[in-house]
Amino acid sequence: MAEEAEGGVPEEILSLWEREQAQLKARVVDRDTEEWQREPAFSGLRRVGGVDLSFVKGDCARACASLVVLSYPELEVLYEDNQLVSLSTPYVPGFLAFREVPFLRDAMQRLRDTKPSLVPQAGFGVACHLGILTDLPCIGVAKKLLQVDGLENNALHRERMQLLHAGGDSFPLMGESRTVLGMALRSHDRSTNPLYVSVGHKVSLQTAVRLTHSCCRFRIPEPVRQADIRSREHIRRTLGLPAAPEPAPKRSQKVHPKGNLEETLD
DNA sequence: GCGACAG
DNA sequence: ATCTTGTCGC
Repeated sequence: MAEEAEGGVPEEILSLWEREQAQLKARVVDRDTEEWQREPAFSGLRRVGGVDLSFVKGDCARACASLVVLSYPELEVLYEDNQLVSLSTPYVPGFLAFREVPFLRDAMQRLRDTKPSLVPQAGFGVACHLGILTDLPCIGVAKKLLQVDGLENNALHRERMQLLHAGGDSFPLMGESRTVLGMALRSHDRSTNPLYVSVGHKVSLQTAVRLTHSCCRFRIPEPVRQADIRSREHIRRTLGLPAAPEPAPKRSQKVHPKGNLEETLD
């Protein structure tokens, strides 16, 4: 039988993925390709997309894949597509896209088929993989540092985090290969934990960071946050479980209604 | 002493 | 990813 090294994935599949990744990497465009990306306030940008998968509690295979499209700069949901899917591939660090991207690509295709006018001009929530497959500008967004190419959440890293004082502050993630793999970004004034913005497709890292910041009402960029919320909600409604947890009317601090746009537009 | 590693 | 309440701070 085939030996299984990573997460129960046969070596044969793993080497297939490695080759596929190398081919995709060669096709990545890591610079700005759209006019609006050069604009100080991204004028011309009207729609941003977000993707996410939420998983069924006791199930390692079933999940809900969600694609949402938000208006920009209002960040209001214009479109959502939630699809219950069955995952065939286990999670392997470094190969996340092979597990999740097929369903997101399908969702994007459904959008192109049914409502082409709502196709987003930029996508959040996955790195370059989906960008290559859809030919759309995409940005990678993670809540935790992917420890690869020598990147480590060590003392030095945490020290640099301390130096991020205001929303929009960032520092580069330099791998051992002397390649900048992404940026740690303080996405909001009231958020200590940085966001990890990785090199995507058809957008420069600098623009990716600026755009991500401008889409953050909270720590997580609104497109991804809405995809996350709506994918979980879809699971709850579909596989009906306990009643909807009514969010107690907590006192809400004075939050800027439209994220960090003020700073961006200043 | 355990386990560290995007989701 | 998911299991989970209250609690601290603005």
